[in-house]
Amino acid sequence: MSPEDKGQGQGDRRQMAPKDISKIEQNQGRVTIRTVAADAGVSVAAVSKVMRNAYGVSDGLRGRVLASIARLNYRPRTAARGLRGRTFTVGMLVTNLHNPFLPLIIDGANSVLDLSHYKALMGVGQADLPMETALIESMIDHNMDGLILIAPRLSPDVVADFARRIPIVVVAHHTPDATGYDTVNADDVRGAEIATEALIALGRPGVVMLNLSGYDDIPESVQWQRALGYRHAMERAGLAANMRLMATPHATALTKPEIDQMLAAPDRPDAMFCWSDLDALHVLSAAKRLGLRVPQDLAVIGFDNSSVATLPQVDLASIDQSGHLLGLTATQLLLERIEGRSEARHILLETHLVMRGSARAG
Amino acid sequence: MSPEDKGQGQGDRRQMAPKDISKIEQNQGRVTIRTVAADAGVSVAAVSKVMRNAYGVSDGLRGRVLASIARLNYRPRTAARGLRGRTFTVGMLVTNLHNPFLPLIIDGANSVLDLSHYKALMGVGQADLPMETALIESMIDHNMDGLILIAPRLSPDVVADFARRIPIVVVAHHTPDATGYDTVNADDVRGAEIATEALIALGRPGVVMLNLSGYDDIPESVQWQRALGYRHAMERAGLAANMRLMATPHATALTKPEIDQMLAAPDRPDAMFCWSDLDALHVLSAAKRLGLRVPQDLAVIGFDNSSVATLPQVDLASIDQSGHLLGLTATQLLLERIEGRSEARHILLETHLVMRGSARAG
DNA sequence: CGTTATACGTATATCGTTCTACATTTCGAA
DNA sequence: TTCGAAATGTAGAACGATATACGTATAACG
Repeated sequence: MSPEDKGQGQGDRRQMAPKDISKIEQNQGRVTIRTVAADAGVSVAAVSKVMRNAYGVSDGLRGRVLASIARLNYRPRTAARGLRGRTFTVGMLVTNLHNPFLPLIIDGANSVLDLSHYKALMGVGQADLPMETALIESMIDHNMDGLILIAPRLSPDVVADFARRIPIVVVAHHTPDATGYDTVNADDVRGAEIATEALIALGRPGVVMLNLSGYDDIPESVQWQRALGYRHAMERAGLAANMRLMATPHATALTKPEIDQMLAAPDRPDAMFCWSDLDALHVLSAAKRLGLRVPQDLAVIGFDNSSVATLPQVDLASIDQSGHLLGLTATQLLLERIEGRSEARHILLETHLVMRGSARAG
Repeated sequence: MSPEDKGQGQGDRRQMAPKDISKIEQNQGRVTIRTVAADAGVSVAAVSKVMRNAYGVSDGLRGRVLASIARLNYRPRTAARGLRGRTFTVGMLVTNLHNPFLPLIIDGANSVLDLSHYKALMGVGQADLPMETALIESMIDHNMDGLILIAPRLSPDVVADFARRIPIVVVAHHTPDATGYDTVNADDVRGAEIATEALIALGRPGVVMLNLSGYDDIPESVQWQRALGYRHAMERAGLAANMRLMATPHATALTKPEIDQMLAAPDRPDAMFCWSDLDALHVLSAAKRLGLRVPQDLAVIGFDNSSVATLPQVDLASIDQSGHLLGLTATQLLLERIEGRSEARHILLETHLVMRGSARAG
């Protein structure tokens, strides 16, 4: 009963109507490239050439085609386009949107894309690895021209794997030796050093670092890098014995009993360096609850210099990094890569301390 | 550009080689539907049927095809798919990402999509009308199956226009009479009433509303609706004469001299209702700068009940609306619409006050 | 003035799917 | 048996663009 051994069923020669006209009629209304071609009295290929501004188009022809395009309000369908050529779309994968720092990166990226004819479409990975993978696959299936990954959970080799299929630039992912894709990062190590040094300079030998858990054991993660900077600074100051790292899951979780507990203990820290402003906020809250004065009893420095840090109620010293610049740079790199560059580039941007009340001397 | 990867001079033999094999060879490695078909020993159509789980597939065939799909790790290309059928992708257009409320909507949407085989891709409109339009066009060109627009600047008739081309659900856009698309909104009028009433009940006859400028004169906007609620409440309390609306552009702008000025004036308000928590934050900052006690000298209520409002340093009373629910509902509606529903539905979700220190009695 | 090179246009194969219109088999009932 | 309906599978035309290969005017050159 094997059905496969029977020869071709031999479809009868069903011949179609002359296709030139019928094609245009049948999809009622929708303007396609052949509608334009018919309207301008030229070939489909000619219209395509104009669209891509390819070689071999006279001014006259271009003019007529552009006129028809404008008159008919023609827009090429990205889906069809992607089947053979570019889609002029780049995908951005972002882990989550709740950290106010990420939108800055996105704005930076858009500021570059706005000047090009590319558009960005974003996916939210929810800090979930399978979801991240699925989204990247989906973006590839959409035939996007390139991808910007922002702080992905993906391991470097998985990224490298994807990078063989599509141009990729990664932001907030420290893999300075990767050859298949580009990276753009703030100098997280140096930033953490600066913060820690500043706290030590305040005469606080008991600086504790509050880090993000769950990904802090991966060297390429931002968290790991910041912890590294903290360690460096402590060691250089001869305070290696005092090093103490505390890691908690995302700070948006409402209550932080561990923080309270730590700050209420007899060996409580006299200063804290927090991996993000959001977490620093929770530390400040806990301090307030426990009656600790900031900065006298507890000095605090955060990271990102986000807008909450600048509020008078908060007045949080913080390490500044430019999200806008990160996004902008990443996008420029991606466009270069789409244009054909293949050597990897890895860019490190400076960070610096913005001093505020939470860590002021005196 | 790299001419070697698919150029292959042999491409243009006018009559082509037996296509079965050659087709599979030429696109280096990439697994397509015909790779699967060949591997499973069935027709391309059969594989397609299995993918779409269409009618007319035996268990045996389905099994073989699924096995091949798994073995080859086949994924249908969305771009090609979109040319004829669904892309299983919905587009989300969001004005900007800086308001911490919007991510909640997005999460809500994703929570529904995660259960389906749809994926969301987002565009950021930057609160810019031409950009919004361009993004929607782009999403249509990507053959997306439907669109969720979050607080678009677009006028209702433009939205209606787009809705003729693609299923649309709009969030935070009050057009209860629209017939071509669905809307999901928080009850902004009632929310504003509740806030204003609460402030009045505190014995503050001089409640001023701080609104977002630039779009507040459009009835379908959230801002207009909230202003309406404020007016209602003031009028009902017989305080029509005291009504005073102040409108400023986005609160993320750092300094707010107008706010300082208003709070320093002899006829300063004794209570303020702010259209968003972010703006309320700036009011609280100004109050602190000016030495006004909150809530004794100035009571404040915000809108959104965002996470900043809950911080002890801030302790801001706020009108709660569930962003998650908004996003979730919108997505459900969109999926229904994609499945064929054509009557419009317009949903209004409840809001309520979360009382905190900034507006506590006593 | 013939030859070429070049600029300009066109015809059409192709990208990877979907889906309609068959072709073939199976099966139960007459 | 015989026959039709139901079930299963296949062929191949779309979908709407890109891009290659190839004509054909036109300009340039000797």
